Amino acid sequence: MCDYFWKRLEKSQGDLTDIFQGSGALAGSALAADIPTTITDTWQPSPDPATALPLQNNCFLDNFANIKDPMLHELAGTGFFGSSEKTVPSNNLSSMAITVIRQPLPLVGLADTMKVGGDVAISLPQTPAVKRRKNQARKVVCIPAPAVASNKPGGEVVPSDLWAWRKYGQKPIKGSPYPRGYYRCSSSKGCSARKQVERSRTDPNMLVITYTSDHNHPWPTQRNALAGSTRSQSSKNNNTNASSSKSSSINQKLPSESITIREEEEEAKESPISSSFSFVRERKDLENSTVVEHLHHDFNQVFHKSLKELEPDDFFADLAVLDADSMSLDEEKNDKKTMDPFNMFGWDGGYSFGVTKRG
DNA sequence: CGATTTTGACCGGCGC
DNA sequence: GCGCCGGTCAAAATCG
Repeated sequence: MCDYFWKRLEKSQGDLTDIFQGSGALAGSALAADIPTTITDTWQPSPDPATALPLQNNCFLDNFANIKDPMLHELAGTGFFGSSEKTVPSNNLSSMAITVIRQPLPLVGLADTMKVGGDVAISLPQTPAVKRRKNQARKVVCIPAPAVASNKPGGEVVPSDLWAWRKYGQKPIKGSPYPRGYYRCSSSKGCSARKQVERSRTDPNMLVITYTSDHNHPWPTQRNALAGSTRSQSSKNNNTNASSSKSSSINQKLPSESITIREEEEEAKESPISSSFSFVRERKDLENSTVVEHLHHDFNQVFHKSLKELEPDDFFADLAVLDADSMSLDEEKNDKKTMDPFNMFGWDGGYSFGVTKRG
């Protein structure tokens, strides 16, 4: 029954498999900063239980199999995209908004962005219209940006993934008010994996992470995984944030506006889980192009929970609980944070991007 | 002291 | 060929 989903995608863009492999058709990564401006096809499973799709969980997983980034695999492996064997109740998936967005891109023409759960977008190169700068495969992931960075021009708070990244450069990008940071994998010497992190020029709330090359080594161990991607944020914010000695995290509350929007959107959903996944709000801006607003609180929750190695069966159920927690008072959050050993990883319920130096 | 970030310089691809 | 621009290098600074 996943076929329904993929057929819908194929209908609008052709061979999905090739696209998902990130065949390197993207030209300059600057294009990745362009948040989609035209939505040509939006798909949401029917909210009607009678017609809801009994999707196989591995439907998602299989099609993300070629995306090796830990951020995505972490999600997949813990149930964000569905576990490999279990079946997610249809009412859960029925709330996942999956949006295929066709975005005009310089040099390469069109590319598609697939939004999963409303919070993660993967740019899908579509047509290698023009020669690209380098024959490098690129995978572009759009994630909600921590709000802290928006108040900190010139500095980005980069969500840490399971790899250890070392920043080796930063450049201002023409046409974008936000600089692009260049990171290479520091987990292993000789690893050619790189990523570029920049804030979307059209939607500052989104971070565009472009992965280039693959890691030539297995995932870091749990210990290594705790080695954060960047240090600057932690060290600089250590001065103003009370934090522990070995690790620090920038804990930021959700913008109240996000919560407001969330509540507005929630009334259209049947379950708390629904609200966890489908907060993509679309609006028309002045130029009549569509801007997708992402509410990212739950995305972080997903990551946070995934790190707790949830049983796939419990994943969504637990998310529902978290969702309720997220609506609770901040004091409760703080207490929970204090108790949570994974807080050091930085994926707490709020915006919390812990950075830990390897030792 | 080692790891990491910062930042200006350098290099190469690309368009004109 | 020239200049722009993105990506990388590398030395200095910073941090734990």
